[in-house]
Order: sequence, then C-alpha cells, then structure tokens
Amino acid sequence: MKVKVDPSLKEAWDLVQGGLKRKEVIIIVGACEVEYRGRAYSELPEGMRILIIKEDSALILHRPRGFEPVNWQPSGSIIASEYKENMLLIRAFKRRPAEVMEVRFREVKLVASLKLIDKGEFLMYGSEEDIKRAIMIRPDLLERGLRILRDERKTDKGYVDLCAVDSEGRLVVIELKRGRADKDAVLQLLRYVNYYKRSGACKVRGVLVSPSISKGALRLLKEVGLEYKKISLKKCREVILAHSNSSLFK
Amino acid sequence: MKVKVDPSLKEAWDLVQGGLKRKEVIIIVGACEVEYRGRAYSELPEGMRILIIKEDSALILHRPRGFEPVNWQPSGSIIASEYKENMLLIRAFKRRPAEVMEVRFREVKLVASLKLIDKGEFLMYGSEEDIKRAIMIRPDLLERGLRILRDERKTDKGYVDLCAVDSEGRLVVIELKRGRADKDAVLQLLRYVNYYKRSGACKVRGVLVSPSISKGALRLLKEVGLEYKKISLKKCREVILAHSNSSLFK
DNA sequence: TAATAAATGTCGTTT
DNA sequence: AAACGACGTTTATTA
Repeated sequence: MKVKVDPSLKEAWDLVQGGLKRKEVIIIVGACEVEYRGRAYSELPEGMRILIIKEDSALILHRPRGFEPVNWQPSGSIIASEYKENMLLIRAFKRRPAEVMEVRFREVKLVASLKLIDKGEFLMYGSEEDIKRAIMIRPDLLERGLRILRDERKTDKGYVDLCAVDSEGRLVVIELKRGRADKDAVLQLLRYVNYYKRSGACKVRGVLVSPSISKGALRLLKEVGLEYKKISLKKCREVILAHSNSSLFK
Repeated sequence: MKVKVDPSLKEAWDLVQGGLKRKEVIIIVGACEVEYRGRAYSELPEGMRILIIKEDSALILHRPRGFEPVNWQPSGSIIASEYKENMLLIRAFKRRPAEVMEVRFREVKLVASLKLIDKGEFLMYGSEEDIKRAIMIRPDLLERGLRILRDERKTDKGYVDLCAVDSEGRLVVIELKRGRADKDAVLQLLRYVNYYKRSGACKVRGVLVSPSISKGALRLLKEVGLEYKKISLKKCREVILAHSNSSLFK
C-alpha cells in the first residue's frame, strides 16, 4: 500500500500513475472541480471531495454529504491521469453511451493506492426471487389447491413472475413485489393478464403478491378486477430455510 | 486532518470516535465483515473494503470492483463505534424503515478523518425539467400553433408533465422523457389522457416527447392512439441559453 | 445489442 | 407519513 499525506500534485500524480498501472484501488481526497458530458451535462466548481478509482476502472466522487456520489463513471471506463499547469487531471471516458468525466485537482490532502483483497461472497435474502422460491415450495402460502406452472415466463412475451392453476382450473397470473406495491405493479400485472385473456381460452385471474400495497394501487387493482394477497418476507425466509434443511435429509 | 497508516484497532477507534464527535468525514480501509438487517438481510464475510462515513451520517461501503456500494445506510442514521474483542465495530441504525448495518473490522490499513469544505454549487443540464423549460419557451419545438397551459399538473389528480391546446382547440397532454422512452412512459401518458377524456368534454390528444423511443413502446403508443414527437436535448439547451441571454436585455 | 424489470434502489415534491 | 415520479438511475436477464 502506498499512502501520501499532503503530497505535491506531482507526487500524487506519480502515485496515481503507479496505481492505475498495477490496477489497484486509488483514493484521492482533495480540492477539485468536476465536469461531466454525456447523457447530460454537469459542472461542479471547486471543493473538497473524495474520489475512488476502483480496479475495474469504476470512478466514484463523493461530497461530504449524502448517500449518492455527485459524479461517477461505471466499470470499464478508460482512465487517464495527467499532471499539468499545477493540476492533477483524472479523466474517464466511456462509449455507448459516450460519456466523459473529468476531475481537476488543485490540491491533494491524501492519496492512497493499494490492492484490496476481497474474496467474501455476498449473500442477500429478501429479494423478489426469494418470494418466488418460497411460493414454489409452498403454493398454499397464497391459497389452497394452487399448482405452480414452472417457467411459464420463458414461453410468453411478457416476463410474468409466476403462473399457476387454481383448484377450479383457472389460470392464475402472479406478480410479485418485495416492497410496497404501487400502481405500476398493478398495470404490469394487468398487461400480463390481458395478454393471457386475449391469447388463451381458459379463465384468467391476476394476483398481486407483496408485503404491502398503496391505497391508490389497491383501488386501481379492484377497479380492473384483479386480486391482492399479502405476504411476509419473514415467512418466505422461514419456508426457504425449512426446505433447505429438509433437503439435507433426502 | 488526522490520518493513520496501519494503526492498531484501538488507535483507529480513537480516531473514528473523534471524527464522529466533530462530525467529520471518515474513511476506513481494512478487512471487515458486514451484516445488514432491515428491508432485506445481507451478510458479507471478511475481505478488504473501503468505508466512508459522511458528516450527515451516511455510510457507504465499497468493494474493490463495481460502481455500487455493497452495503450502505443513507443520511440521518445513528452511528456508534465500539472497540471490543479485537474488533472495531461501526454500527448504523435507522428508523422508518428500521434498519441496521454493522461493519466489523479485524484489521485497519488506513484511517482518516477530516472536515471537507465543499461549497461548490452543482449544476446539471439535460434533465426532464430542462426539456419542459425549453418547450414552454418555444412550443413550436413540438408543433406550430401550440399554446402551453401553465401548471396544469397542480390542478389535476395525475402529475401531467405539460398540457397545451393545439391550433384546432384540442387539449394536448404531453409526457416528457429525458432518455429513451419505454412502455412505462406510454402507459403513464395513456393514464393521463384517459383521465382527461373521461372528465372533460373537449377532444384530447396525447403526445410522448423524448430523444428516442423503444420499438415496443412505439408500437404500443400507436395501438392506443397516441403520438410521438422526437426532441433533441442539445436543441433544448440552446433554446434555454438563447432565452436567458435575451432576458438579460429586457 | 435492445428491451425489460428489479433494487435495502435514492431523492425530491406534493398531499 | 404516504404517494408518486425522476434519475447521467445501475444492474441483471433475456430475446
């Protein structure tokens, strides 16, 4: 790891050049101005910020407040650094869409470059995919007598989350949301249901499944003759865990 | 600014405590494991990462690759740091929704805490708002004889981007998109147009305005009897600049 | 490559 | 507090 506190711009540039060459992660803290041109245009006059350059050439520039970076460039950019006229320039190009971000440092307070070793596998529970998994294990989470049709979404034009057949033989189109469902979710479901109604002969139901739903969405849902079923993420997690445990004993 | 390279965990903790108290921006680089519980659940085993704690208590944890943080907590969290059992704990709570993120450092390579002075005003051009502004200045960007109705969106239930009256006295509902318009944009416009058709007596047109549109969206648009008008962000920018220049001579 | 939908989306604005 | 829509959304998946 190479670190310099209050380096000259020339020293900082040397360190950045080395870091880029070795594909390390680089952190620069200092006074800079920023310009972006691409899908939109932005300007940011001088101020103290933190720039992170990652080993896959993603760039992230942070101000002292807020969760979001003020400017950035995603992975796979082409990065160049230059030292001229008492400035340290960092420039990141990208094609498709064509975009450029340029950071001009007037002063660097801290610069560091190091290889970050990070092999940890990130695990997340509670995604929409997890709800789907739970329902496929236990369709009765929605209603008794429900039979899930595997991979219906592939065969159809729309990307339906799940399809099933109810105890009376009706097709049940299911739309899942991991958070509060809104009007968009209802319209999404409506599109799929209409598709099946047009194309198929059998009766079609549409069910929106989520932990909660907005008032407006629920009103719209009922207006267009769709159904709502509440589900708990916690319950889904339990079902998945119980199932993977029982699978161990097969 | 306080910086320590390869500090002991105790030293790092001292520096973090001081930084939190003074509401500075803190950067920690080191080996850590992470846990998150809230709207979802996540686990990340040990690895080298970068943690930024901002002065408004936003937390951002970055791995060596990718644009997005692997874990985070937005502004306004309650942050606590602890030193125990050979670990430096950083913990961020948030209510509504209730969420906790905990970072456990086993080793710290670099820690820095400093006051970032950043008064620069961020300027961005090319937003949807800019398209709206340009059309309000020069409605003929869309078509001749168009008259924009000011702030129609306020009086209505839906948040229509713009309303206008065409040369034949028909109401024109306008939906703006700064990027490529998709099916969602068409459905959004359709909702507003239907609202006006139901509630009003006069004839209603719906026009989607954007720099480009997806094939599927265009097909859907025509199916439901709406119109498309291409617009260039560059042109909008020129119109706004020309207008603000001419305003100087009033 | 385009299109389509998810996301711990976040953020701002209005009700 | 809830709802609604924009975002340089980004990212992943699929045709």
